[in-house]
Amino acid sequence: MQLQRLATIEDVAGIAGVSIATVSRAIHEPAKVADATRRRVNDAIARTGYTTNAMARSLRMRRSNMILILAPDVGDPNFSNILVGLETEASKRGYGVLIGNTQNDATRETDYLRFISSSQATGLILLTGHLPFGLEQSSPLTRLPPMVAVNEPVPGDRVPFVGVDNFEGARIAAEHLISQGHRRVAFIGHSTSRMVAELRERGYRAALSDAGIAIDPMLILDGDGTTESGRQAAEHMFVRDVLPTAFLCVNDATALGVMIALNARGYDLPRQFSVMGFDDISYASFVTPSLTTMKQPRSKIGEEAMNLLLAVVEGRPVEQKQVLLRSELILRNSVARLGADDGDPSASRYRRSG
Amino acid sequence: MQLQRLATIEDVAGIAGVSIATVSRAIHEPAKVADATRRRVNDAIARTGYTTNAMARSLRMRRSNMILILAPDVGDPNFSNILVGLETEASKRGYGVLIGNTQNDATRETDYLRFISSSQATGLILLTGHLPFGLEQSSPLTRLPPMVAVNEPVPGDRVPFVGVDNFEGARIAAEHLISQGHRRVAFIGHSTSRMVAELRERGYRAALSDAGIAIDPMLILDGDGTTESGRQAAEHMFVRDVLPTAFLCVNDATALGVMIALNARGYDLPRQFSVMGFDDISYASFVTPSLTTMKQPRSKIGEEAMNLLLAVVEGRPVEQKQVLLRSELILRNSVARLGADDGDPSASRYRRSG
DNA sequence: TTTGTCGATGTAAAGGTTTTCATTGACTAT
DNA sequence: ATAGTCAATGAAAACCTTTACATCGACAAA
Repeated sequence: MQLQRLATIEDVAGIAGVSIATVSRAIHEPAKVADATRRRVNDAIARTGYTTNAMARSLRMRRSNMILILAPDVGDPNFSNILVGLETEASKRGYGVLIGNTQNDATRETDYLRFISSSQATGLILLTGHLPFGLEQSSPLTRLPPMVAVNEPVPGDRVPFVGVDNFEGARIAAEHLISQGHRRVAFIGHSTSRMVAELRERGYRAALSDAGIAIDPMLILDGDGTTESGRQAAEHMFVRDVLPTAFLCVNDATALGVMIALNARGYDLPRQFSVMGFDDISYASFVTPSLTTMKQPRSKIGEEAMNLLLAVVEGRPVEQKQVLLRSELILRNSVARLGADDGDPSASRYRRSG
Repeated sequence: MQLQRLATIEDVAGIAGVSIATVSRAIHEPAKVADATRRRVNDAIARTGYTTNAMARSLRMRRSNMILILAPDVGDPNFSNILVGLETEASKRGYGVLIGNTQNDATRETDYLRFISSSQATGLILLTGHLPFGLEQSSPLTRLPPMVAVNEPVPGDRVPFVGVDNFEGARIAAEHLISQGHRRVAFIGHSTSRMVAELRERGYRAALSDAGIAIDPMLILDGDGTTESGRQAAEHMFVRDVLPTAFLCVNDATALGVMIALNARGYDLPRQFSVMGFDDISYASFVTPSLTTMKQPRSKIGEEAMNLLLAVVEGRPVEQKQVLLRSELILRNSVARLGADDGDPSASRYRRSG
């Protein structure tokens, strides 16, 4: 069940009439071999269809060209675009990406570390927000394998981080709502996710404070980042009957839930309530009304992260241990100026946007 | 820039007081080594934290435990769930998955084949619908590496296939529309994708024929599978003024476009037009009205495909060269009985469904 | 001529496994 | 007692590279 035996460096050397050392050099350090010889070697390589055996190479060099990506949920639509960036950059530099779906399961995480410890993979991209189990208890002294955290930072300062500036993004979002005349702005948060949600909430608070608006604790609710929790949070507000004029949600999924709740109660959006999300997930533009949100440069995040990791892997000097990218305000139709009533709202619903 | 030297099999052998051969056997064929010895070896392994070096192992065995997945667009939301299935099954069997984003670029495809030819990867999952460039011109005689096509079959019968039964799925979809009283059912197809769209169109035709409904060529339009093309196709129908009562779309993205067009024209869905998609992409349930569609068992597809591939890779006998899974009819709110008018449609819009 | 330098190449070790084949010793059947 | 079988183990080859070190020859300087 295997292909015909592949040509080895020895076959090439035989045909070219040189030693295997020369072949290896002709490939990796062409300058060190005479022109004529190099030509003979190249011919031989072409004739045999030789490819260097990566296993042998990695074994000898004690380093593979493979990067392991650990993500809690590979099916998450947020993940796939980051993956594109990671893959693109890795491939460009001759590395392959190995993906590990951990489902936040400690066993699976430990399990995947074998790729690192067996030197099958050289570096690690973490989308988990924590050190993988099995490294977690390692003393602060132990040397960690090269790794970079993406999206969610790893507590402590041992792991370089690439992600979006959540504080700034949320502040911009909240400022946008305020600029549209809203002063009673609710925030639907995400208690289970540590850092990200917290930073976004802080951004929200900062914007309000800067605008001289007092924070109303009744307008701050926690969800768990899902659409359903967004729906519930909105319902909760109606039950308590403390209402905002705009909802800023910790992410688009939550915002979607809020919109569903508002729609179900028969409100006309965005005329009666404005809603903002964060992330710009793929269907943010397809819901009705289409969702105004902060766009994460996902592909870019992936590229930057892989860049940083490869620098560490290859021992190049790395300038900064933390890269914060800016998120972009995407204006769609779920936010309206407070009190404004622009004639025929239904006609504007499907107006296209970036 | 590397971890402290890892324990080798020799270290273990030394501590356990046996030869390296015995250690290897204790690990892979425990039955072949005496109980007492095995215990000593296991202790030594535990003490040293030994992990077998995958590079050395693969080199010796001439076979790695890595599967290469070639996909034209890793960012495609359809892909991510298949990936989950592929990864889960692979990981369960001790294999790793390597992902390659080809963007339908011949160079990138060829490039990725180096993982196969350098024996860094043992098998190939193709989501491309064709043999990767570089194998494409290989004569029918050349032995191909172990591979399985997913979602879209590879022309010819050289590559085993795992996917959904598109013909049957589309037939069920069309039958559903017919069962709701629709007799003028449009089909918005997808000319650029060969097999998949064609099979779905055939299923549509079969259902109509079986119901004794003549096929009206004016009701069959081609798109390119995108939301925008769905919108255009629907517009096109209004321009020609040959209207169906229901739209069956080759996929959900197209269906979404159709719904956008109909909404923009001010029609009330599903009262005035019914729309069906195919795939059940993640936001099918979030649009208004939520989309009735055929659900692809994506994760299951991934698992089956990986299963089949690993069988081939490991030389186990493989029963069938083609696995067709059934898609499932998901009833939501974009289809209504023809002529029916059920009181308060807005209230039912957000009724949950499977 | 002698010595030294330098560029081009070859030899051989090392990297860590798995596996074939040989060896050993215990035990069984004759 | 002898031959034969069998289970447990070890020695060494093979997998395919990269690279430190050695060699060789040409040429320059003395």
